[in-house]
Amino acid sequence: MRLSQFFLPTVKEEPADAVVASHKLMIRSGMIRQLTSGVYSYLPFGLRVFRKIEKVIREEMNAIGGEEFHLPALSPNELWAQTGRLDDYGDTIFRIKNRELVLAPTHEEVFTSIAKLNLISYKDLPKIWYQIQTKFRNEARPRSGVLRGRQFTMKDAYSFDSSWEGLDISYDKHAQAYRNIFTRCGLNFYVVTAFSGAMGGSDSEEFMVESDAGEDNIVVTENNSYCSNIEVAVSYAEKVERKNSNLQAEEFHTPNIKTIEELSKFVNTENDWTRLAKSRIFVNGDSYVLTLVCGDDEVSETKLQNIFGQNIRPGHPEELMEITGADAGSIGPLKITNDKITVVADLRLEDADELISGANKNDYHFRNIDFKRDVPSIKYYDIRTVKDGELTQDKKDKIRITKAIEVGHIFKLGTKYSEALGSTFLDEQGNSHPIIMGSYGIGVERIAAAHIEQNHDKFGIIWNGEIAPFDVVLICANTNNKKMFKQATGFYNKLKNSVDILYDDRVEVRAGIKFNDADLIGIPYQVIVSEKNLERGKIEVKERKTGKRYFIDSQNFLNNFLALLIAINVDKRVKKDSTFNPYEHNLSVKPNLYFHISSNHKKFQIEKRLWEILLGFRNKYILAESKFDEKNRIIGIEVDNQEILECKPSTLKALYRRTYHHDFKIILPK
RNA sequence: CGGAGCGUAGCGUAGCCCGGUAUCGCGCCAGUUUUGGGAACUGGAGGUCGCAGGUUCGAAUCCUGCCGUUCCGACCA
Repeated sequence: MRLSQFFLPTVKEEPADAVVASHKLMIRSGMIRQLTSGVYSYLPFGLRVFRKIEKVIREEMNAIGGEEFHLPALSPNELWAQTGRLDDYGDTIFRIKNRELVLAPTHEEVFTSIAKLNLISYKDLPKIWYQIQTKFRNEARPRSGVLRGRQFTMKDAYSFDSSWEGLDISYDKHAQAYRNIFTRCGLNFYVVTAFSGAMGGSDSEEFMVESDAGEDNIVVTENNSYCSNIEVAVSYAEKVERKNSNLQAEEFHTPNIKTIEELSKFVNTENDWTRLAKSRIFVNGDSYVLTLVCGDDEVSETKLQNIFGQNIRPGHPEELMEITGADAGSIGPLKITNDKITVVADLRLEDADELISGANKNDYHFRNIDFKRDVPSIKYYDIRTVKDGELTQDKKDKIRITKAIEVGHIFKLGTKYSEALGSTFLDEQGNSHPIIMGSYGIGVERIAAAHIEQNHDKFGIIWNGEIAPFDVVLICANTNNKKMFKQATGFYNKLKNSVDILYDDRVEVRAGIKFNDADLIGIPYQVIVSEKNLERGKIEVKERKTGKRYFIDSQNFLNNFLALLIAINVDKRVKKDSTFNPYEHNLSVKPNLYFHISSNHKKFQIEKRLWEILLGFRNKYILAESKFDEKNRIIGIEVDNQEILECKPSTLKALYRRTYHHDFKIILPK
């Protein structure tokens, strides 16, 4: 692509409305422009990135047997009423004013309605159906550019199975496909267990990219032994010790004491708040739930939803007096007169005694509360939110809480939608059952935004993985120099057959602007043709990520350059149908991933672990070779001549398959 | 939906408190000189100051309403 004919409106100054780095850089690099709040126009440069992401998604979805659809964004209100989601979604769903239609925020209903008519026998199952399509959600507060928009592109997939075991298989396929997708997109991500109650499902995992721009909080450990959304995370938390002193509970005056901190000072327990049982009132339809957690803990509303259902909500301050007889700060588990209140406490407080809590009378508390003795009807659940630095449940690792961007989410839905819409199949005995479903989503623009959040510097974006809009930008420093212009144009005409290349042939644009634009738009490799280089018979190649410059002889530049690309980046950037054959060249630079694989093993299955480890090395210069035992079976892989990663043959085979999928070329031993 | 801010040329802004027909930078157009890290000089184009109403001899500026937009919170497969 010639830049002189490519619409790339870069901007030098920071846009005033943008706060997060990805939003600023998407505007500055000419990827997007805002049309109205939460709605963005995609310009050619941005569209290239989104299309590349979609390509990766399509390949991985097709690889697990997915079939691509394209469903309407408009759908009838009635369909949504059948599953109850017209009301559940509330204001988040866009409604058409002059027809009984909505703009779909997701497509469980529409896909299921197709399944209902066509997937009618166990022989029709299983199926994986997906689409990449525009979704509409009337977000109350769009923010951070495309990270939370009212219109966005989503890959949504749905699995249809005849058994729960089948659902597990479909789900696991997606779990692996998603790992492949985000890895190929150049993201560092966590796979966390997630809340699934709202979708009516059981298992659920989210794919999270760590970033300060994220809206979720996740809990991870150093070695990824435990990864969870904070909404459902658990940790090791010491129980409050039972003292068995059998002191009588007694009311005492606590004038103007509203918070745990004030209470701790008042009763001289400033260093230990654990026996100050903190009460909160939640409204659950017609009834109420009084929760108790240690004073230094917070109750998790998501955990309450898991226990009591999705509609539970915190009581409004003005409701509390009517429900309990006291305002916030004086509520407690004793002397409850309202029989609609259920009392629950966190597991840390199980059978605890000598507790202090509110008296359900303003400015009064009780001390020496013994849950076992005084609140016999109390129920215990895990309802606390974990805290940074706590130990995991097995006490082996320390947890860290960090912000993250949700780029993907996979669900085991079960039969909620198939039952609601009557989508059933006949089994081998002729009995009818609802189809068992899964639902799997990926945010396309979010991948790009998350990638930029993780890969940028003060000069601009640094694309890596397979989503770079171009592989190479060729810069002709000065088009007024006819000889130079001619040479650069010649390189362009030949290179465009082998790599995705953007040719900065703009006339009357100074070199400095071209260099700065190239850094801003973040294309991985810059090829610079200039007078300075021409005099020395060299062409300059700059690696955007490292700033490292290579100087290549101009006589045999094309082949040498492609060889360099292969050497510094594995050959995935060189197109498969390129006329250039990398193996005819002696590479003078050590490759960063180069390994031998035995071809003896025919059967293999994917094992993710080694792949993840190897990908951790992908930006380093490493040499990896497989190790064999005495029977010439692969037992491991050696990296940089020192680190041996043990693995099974099947793992290496999987690696082979994955690299094949990546357009890497495995070099087989001769 | 609660709280706060902003709306002036394509972009970024000054002016507003204290009323007198709009500042500066970038960009854009023409010309000359430059040409490896966002050039210099000269000349030029471009603005119903978000919209509507009000106060006033006079409103970007003061008042009222509305709209848009951003941030914090609430909310959120």
